[in-house]
Amino acid sequence: VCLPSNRTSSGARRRRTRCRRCEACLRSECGECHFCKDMKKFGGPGRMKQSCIMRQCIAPVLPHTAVCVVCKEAGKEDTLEDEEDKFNFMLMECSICNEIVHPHCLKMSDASGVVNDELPNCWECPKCNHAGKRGKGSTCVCKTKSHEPDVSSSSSSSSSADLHRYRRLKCVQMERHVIRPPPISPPPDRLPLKDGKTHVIQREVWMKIFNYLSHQELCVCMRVCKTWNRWCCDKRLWTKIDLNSTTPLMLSGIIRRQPVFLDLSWTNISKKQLSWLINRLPGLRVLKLSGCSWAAVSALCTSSCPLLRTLDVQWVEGLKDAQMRDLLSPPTDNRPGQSLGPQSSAYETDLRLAGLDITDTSLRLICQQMPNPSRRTRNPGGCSATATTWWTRGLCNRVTDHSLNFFKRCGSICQIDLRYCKQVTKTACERFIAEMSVSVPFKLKEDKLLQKAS
DNA sequence: TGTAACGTCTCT
DNA sequence: AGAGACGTTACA
Ligand SMILES: [Zn+2]
Ligand SMILES: [Zn+2]
Ligand SMILES: [Zn+2]
Ligand SMILES: [Zn+2]
Repeated sequence: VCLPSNRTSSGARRRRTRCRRCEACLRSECGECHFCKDMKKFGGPGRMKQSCIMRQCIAPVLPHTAVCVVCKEAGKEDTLEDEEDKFNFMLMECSICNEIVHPHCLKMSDASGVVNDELPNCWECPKCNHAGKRGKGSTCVCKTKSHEPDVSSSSSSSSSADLHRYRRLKCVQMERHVIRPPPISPPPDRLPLKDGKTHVIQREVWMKIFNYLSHQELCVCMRVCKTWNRWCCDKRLWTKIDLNSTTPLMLSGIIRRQPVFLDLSWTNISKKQLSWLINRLPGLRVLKLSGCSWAAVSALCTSSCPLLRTLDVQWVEGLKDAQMRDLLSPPTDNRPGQSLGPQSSAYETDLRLAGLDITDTSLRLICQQMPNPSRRTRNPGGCSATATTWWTRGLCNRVTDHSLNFFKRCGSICQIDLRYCKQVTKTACERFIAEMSVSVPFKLKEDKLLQKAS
């Protein structure tokens, strides 16, 4: 009997399993939810056999034993550096036909798969996407579900039911991102010339030269030829992206480059554009939104950004205490997910709040949500125990001495910048230092600039 | 092995 | 459509 390798011995499709890293996975069982009450350990009959609702994984992963149906090998993204290579050699499970493949192994250069952002390693494979023959571009998956092609209803059920369950959990209108067909080859090492020969300079040398160019100059180079276009798209050249105005075309350009540092300060970006971006930049660590509208910044209330470490919301018009509460609380629509507050997985956090019309109320909320030191020992990323949380603030006229009381309970805090908070006194800062001296010694680096003394 | 719980089937 | 049941998988 010859079974496809992406099925188990009994022919069932491969199950996903919890990621063990997300906020939900790291929680312990609540003991109170419907499924906990069913568990034998909580005195139930144990018939339902479901995960605690509080622990339902945000991003279930393919099992370690999963392999590509074509080449029978596992995912190889960890061994690759380039973002495109990573994608081509990671395992992708089709939500319609359930096949698990390396996109590279499909070799369908003319068709494109549609990546599903809701689950890791999930897409509609080029075959199924082609068979579906739906219009491309943004489509609400919730709405299109009812007229999905009936590929295999009689033979074997597809995973769109895995997905449906998951969507119920995470029911947010998700746009889908059509990706380019996987490139056939890695970027060429040499520049082909007209006479059939190649240029003497190798790619890595060119890359060193490109490194000296501004982004504007790189854009000019990208128009020179296919090879330069490919080379100039290298993510190493685009780790930091600055924009002073945003257009839809630029947004897709940002996605292709997957920056970790994104500066959208003082731009006219809209809420829709920002959430579109955040949903597609899982690796984003630094996000600068100073001078943007609260309408735009509020996109952060509904999108999670797991690796974000620095958030700059200085001078965001309309960001007051109530808005800060929304920003710090988990998404309101029952979706599991991380808020952008400091309780996210980030262990070094830099939050810039200057110029906001916030009061002590916001600071109390922020301090409440700071990771407390005892919880940090569970850090899944293996981040060292000395990792610190770093706060910078300033120029909030309505913040008073009272806020310093909240900071006393945040053992992980590293720096508090109150220099421009007119209502905060030097005396209060000195009292803060004195009271903290037993547990966490602080010093005054400048007037009203508190810094951990270690 | 044992424990957790995924995916799907059945019943309402 | 939704809830419950359960065989079977994932993983230690
Ligand atoms: Zn529970
Ligand atoms: Zn998880
Ligand atoms: Zn393969
Ligand atoms: Zn498929």
